[in-house]
Amino acid sequence: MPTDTFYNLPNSKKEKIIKAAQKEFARVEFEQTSIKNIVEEAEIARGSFYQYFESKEDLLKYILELHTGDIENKIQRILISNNGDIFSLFIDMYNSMLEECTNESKFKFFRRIIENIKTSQGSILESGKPEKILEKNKNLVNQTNLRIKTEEDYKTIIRILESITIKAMATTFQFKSKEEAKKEYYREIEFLKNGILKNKESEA
Amino acid sequence: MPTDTFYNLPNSKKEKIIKAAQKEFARVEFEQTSIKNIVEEAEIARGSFYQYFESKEDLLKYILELHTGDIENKIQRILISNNGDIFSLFIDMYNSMLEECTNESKFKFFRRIIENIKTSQGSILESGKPEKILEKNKNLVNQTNLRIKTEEDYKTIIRILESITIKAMATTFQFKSKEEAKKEYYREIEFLKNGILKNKESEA
DNA sequence: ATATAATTATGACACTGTGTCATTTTATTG
DNA sequence: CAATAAAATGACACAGTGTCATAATTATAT
Repeated sequence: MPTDTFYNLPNSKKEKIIKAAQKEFARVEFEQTSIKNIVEEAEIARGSFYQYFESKEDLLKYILELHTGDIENKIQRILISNNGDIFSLFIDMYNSMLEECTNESKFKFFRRIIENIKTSQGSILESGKPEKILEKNKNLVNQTNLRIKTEEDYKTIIRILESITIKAMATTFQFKSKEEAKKEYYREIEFLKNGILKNKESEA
Repeated sequence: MPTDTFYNLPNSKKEKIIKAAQKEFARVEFEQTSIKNIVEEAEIARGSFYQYFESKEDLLKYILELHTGDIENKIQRILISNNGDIFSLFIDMYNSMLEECTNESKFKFFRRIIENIKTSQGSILESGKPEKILEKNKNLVNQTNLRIKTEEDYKTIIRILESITIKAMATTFQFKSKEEAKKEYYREIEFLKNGILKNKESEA
């Protein structure tokens, strides 16, 4: 969260800072970015930065929120329009991430952010994790056609979908074409839906 | 790869350096570790470090190899003993990772490493990725009971299993008990085997 | 044994980036 | 137009980096 001082800044100055930061965050992974580069690019004094933001993390969080908006709200809307289909939800999220990358610089920025999400998801985005949001909004999800037997199964399903989707987002940036990447993701979702093993029911 | 100079060092000195490095790598995530701390703990001169290793990355790679050994070989052995069952393979890998954490310091070290694997898997471990090894050793995998239709399906299955397993390893460290974590992982594998949707075959 | 060469060890050095803070500049208000 | 509050500034002390000339050690040849 930036300080009031930052919010009070004239828009042009705010935008200049945001643009400089995005450029820096797109350049290298988070740990390698430097505040020095940001303040130089934005043409503000070093001390001013600390008057606007607590830290580099603070700034990144702010910029991410600028892009993602209210994720919970978005998820709710998608779920309602999809009749609670959880697979469509994740596919929609995946696609809307791709659509966010409208120009070269946004593409680079998102690429850097998503590729560097840690397996453990410790830090940033924590509160906006699909897992937590979907736990809260369980009632919006149509569970009748899901293989849910125990209390824990719902959570497990969300975790699987989340892992695969985030991973797919990251690898999308490495594919030659977006189309190929999409196909791969859809293939993965199909396996999740129907299972990797043949003859599922005949075992029973 | 350390230099010959390093390999020629008396074992006690080598061990002291490795121990110091492990401690530092366990302390904070890779980007935050400092060579300064390592050389101080190991009681060697700063310059000496650079005579032994090219960089911090170099050192970490070396230490990881010390722990993991030849992964390809391991995978081959497991596959043969499991009659090519790909699910058992991943479960075995998961469990053997857990078993590696015999004491507190190893636990901390592994935790740090695994939690900080990037979604995109860019850097370290690249060559030892299960995906690549299993592509090479396709013939050892029993594919008869897998729902493989097209050429790409095999790769997709491996990717899914790999994502879920790595993610499970990472979250294992956050669970209260190892037993609970294992149960969650097994539940995930069951979903992958049989699918999240009910009535798979009846659709056809 | 000892001169010579090769290997290994050392820490001072120049550099880059960090967060702070006393001071200056600009804006607001009575 | 003071007086006061808010915002901007960059010098400063720190911490860590990789290098390199020099010193210490070890190996080799005579």
